[in-house]
Amino acid sequence: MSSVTTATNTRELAHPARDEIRLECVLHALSDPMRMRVVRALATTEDELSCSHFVLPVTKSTTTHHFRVLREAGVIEQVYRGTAKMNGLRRADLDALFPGLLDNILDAARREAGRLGDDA
Amino acid sequence: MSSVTTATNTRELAHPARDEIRLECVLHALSDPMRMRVVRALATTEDELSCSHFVLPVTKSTTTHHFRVLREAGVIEQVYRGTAKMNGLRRADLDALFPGLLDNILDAARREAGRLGDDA
DNA sequence: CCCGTACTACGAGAGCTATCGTACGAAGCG
DNA sequence: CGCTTCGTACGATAGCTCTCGTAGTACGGG
Repeated sequence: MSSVTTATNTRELAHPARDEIRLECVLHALSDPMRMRVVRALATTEDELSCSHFVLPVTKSTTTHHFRVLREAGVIEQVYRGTAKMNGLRRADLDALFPGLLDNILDAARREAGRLGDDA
Repeated sequence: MSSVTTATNTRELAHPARDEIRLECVLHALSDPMRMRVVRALATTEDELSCSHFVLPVTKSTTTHHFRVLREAGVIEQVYRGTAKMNGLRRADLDALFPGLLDNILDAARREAGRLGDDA
């Protein structure tokens, strides 16, 4: 009972607090196709998804970079769970700051994907 | 009645057609503080505003650059009227492609401005 | 026809960004 | 203890972007 902290706390990741999230950073984070893809995938489920769950047409180091941009913008939350790093949308924070914005952007992305004949 | 075209058509500006507008370009265009400022000002009125109406803390050539980014992303429409260049939001096109998105982002920007104690 | 106003074009520089490859650290499994 | 899997750190590079200054074009007024 001294300092164990449940074994999933070993590596901590820096996240912006809710009131440190900036609209411009969020929009910038979502203005990249790879990152939009990640966010759209995260939005389809309640579960957290591991980084390796995503198959992006870039290398792993580039993927790491994109996840960091999303985390530092306040769009996603990341926690280590064993060797995996789980990712989840920060819905509650984003909805509190910008009501409806996330869903609206996701809807816009869905429309555009449909319009351009993309799958997903 | 042959080829006059009403004297305001001399210098034509390239705009993307409605279905050439890309969500990612729109988000990117709005992820810059200067450009967000311009769009927020345009949203407050029905009128078109001249470039010189905006007082931004950058030089005029930089201002020109930002207006071009907004135009090429499909966010604004620009027409020459005499020596002035008038700017208007492409509300109809954006609403058709991404219903509610523009208003939602503008609302988010307003909230953030309030939260951070900005004026406007 | 000259001048002022409004905006542009071009060149340049500083800084960011997306991408990669290689090498490394952390957790779990046998 | 090794091996594997997952993700990171670091360095490098090409390209974009925000910014500026200077020089130039278009339009309208006297």
